[in-house]
Amino acid sequence: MNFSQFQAFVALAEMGSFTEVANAINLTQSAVSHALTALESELGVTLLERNRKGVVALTNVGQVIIPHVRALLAQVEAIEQEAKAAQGRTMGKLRLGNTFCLSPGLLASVMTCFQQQYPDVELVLFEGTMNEVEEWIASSIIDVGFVPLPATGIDSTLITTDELQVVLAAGHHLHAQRAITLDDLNQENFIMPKNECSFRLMGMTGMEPSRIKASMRYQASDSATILAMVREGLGITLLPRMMLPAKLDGIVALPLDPPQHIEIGLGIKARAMASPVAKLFVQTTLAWAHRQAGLLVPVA
Amino acid sequence: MNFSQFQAFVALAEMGSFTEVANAINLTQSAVSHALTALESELGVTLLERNRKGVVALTNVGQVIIPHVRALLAQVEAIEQEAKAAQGRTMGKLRLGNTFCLSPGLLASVMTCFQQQYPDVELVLFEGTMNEVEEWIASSIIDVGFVPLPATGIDSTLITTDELQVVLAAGHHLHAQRAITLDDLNQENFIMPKNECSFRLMGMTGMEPSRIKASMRYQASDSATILAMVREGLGITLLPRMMLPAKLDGIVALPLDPPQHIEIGLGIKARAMASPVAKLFVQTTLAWAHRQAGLLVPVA
DNA sequence: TATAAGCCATCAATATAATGAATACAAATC
DNA sequence: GATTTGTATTCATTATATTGATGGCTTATA
Repeated sequence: MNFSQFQAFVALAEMGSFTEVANAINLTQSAVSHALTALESELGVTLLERNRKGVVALTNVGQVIIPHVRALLAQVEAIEQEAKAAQGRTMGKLRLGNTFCLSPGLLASVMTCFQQQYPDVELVLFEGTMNEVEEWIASSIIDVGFVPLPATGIDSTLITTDELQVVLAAGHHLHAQRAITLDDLNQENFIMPKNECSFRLMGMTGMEPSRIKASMRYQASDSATILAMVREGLGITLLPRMMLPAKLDGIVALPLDPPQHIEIGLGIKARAMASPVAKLFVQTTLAWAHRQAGLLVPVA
Repeated sequence: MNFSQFQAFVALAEMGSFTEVANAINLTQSAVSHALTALESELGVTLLERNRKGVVALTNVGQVIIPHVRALLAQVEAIEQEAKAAQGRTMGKLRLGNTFCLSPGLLASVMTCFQQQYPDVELVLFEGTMNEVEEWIASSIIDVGFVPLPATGIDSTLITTDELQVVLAAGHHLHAQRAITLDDLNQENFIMPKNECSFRLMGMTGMEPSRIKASMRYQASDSATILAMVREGLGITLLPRMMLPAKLDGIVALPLDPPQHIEIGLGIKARAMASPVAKLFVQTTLAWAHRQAGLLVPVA
């Protein structure tokens, strides 16, 4: 039982190929094979189902064990980072999760800001749905990630708030209203993102689950596509204000009545046990948010 | 960087002697010395201040790093336990924390019950103040521990509730009252346990901090001593009902007005990442509490 | 079905790291 | 200043991890 064995195990679970993993962690294929065999025989269990072609799947035990292994490796990283930090050097790896539904500009801006301050940190970006990002944090697949609040089972820090907007074509019959009520929405067809954010966003309006399903007319993965469809009058959509372009061309964005606010936070598994770099990222993002407040990000 | 190096580091921090640690983990003194030197040189920092006589103290870096190391080793234990569990074998080590102020009978009873069910689990008991137990859980020094709720920064499970009682001599002028008010208490002198529990318990009555300090007449470390002093009329005390003997000889226990309930929980660092044995302990304790409910433990 | 390519497990050999035994060295104690 | 106690260091040994070569199995392709 040693670190490279654990590292190999996690990498195998992710990549599914011994040869590939071998290249990735600078070992020979033989070494990787040995490593996993040794780990399995020491633990007395099979961790990965495999055939002559590669890794097929995690066994049940493997599934149970892998979060612990990831947590272990995260602590190793934290230890190395603390040691570097004590020498005045801020470096290490940071796995950062983002959700499509959150402002792409927010992420880019924060990342730039962070990288300028800490150029020696290796930022690895993961993208997934809100639920995925939260799960990834809980299972140590990533170190920090943007999540809508409240987040359950992980620590989180409020970064900024946003407001849910109803977006519709400039010529839409509701376009002149000051705000959109639930009754208004119940008459409309929706064009929404392809992931579960849709249900969450639409749920915030107070619409019935059955109505939500029924009124979801189109789903697209890209927000620009969605807005284009809205512009064509194919339906309306719901988006956080930050997701909208600066110039609303052919579309209008209206608040809900009552208005719905979204809290965007930075999630981390356990603040106390986090790596120095992860803590710095939270701090930096928070500072960034404060600088931006009132500028880009209208706080409720 | 390997497990025995980390193990040696933690053991050295706890025991302070290379030779002693060597015996404890079945290595030679030389090996332990090598291990720490190697770890330090790989991390590029000094972890332990030491002289020719032994370990003097943790360095600053050492203090920062050691919680991460403990968390890491806890994950190793969890991995081993999961592997055993997958083979149907429940075994491993469980470090359990208890507080003096909580019923000694509770602990003993739960431990017996647990050991009967899982004889292959090595239970290691740690005793400390409430705050210590909570800190120990947070820094992975122990796996689970009894804590008063609400506990901050750790996961916890409600086990049982208790009621704070005012204990006074049978001949005390308040002995015939049905309940004791804050006004009553403000006239009295107190005999309390020697640890911080005292302040917490007395704080629950609503007394002013200054009044608490002023009225604390004697402090003793043993509850039997405290009760003996109360019996002698040297003062009154506050204790959870469970701490009192079954037969109240020469003393009376009265509720507060308003009554103050104490919630006793089992704390664990992070349920999701806990070892199988730790999870079982929580379950077992909870089941035990349910069986006892209404019998020994009057629930509010 | 033959052939080639890709991939993993195995074996033996080698490199590397962990450990042990002996010893030197420092500090405290008498 | 001798003795005890305990750590660091040196060197030899042992254990472990890693490699390189090989063979077997699978899949793809003709």
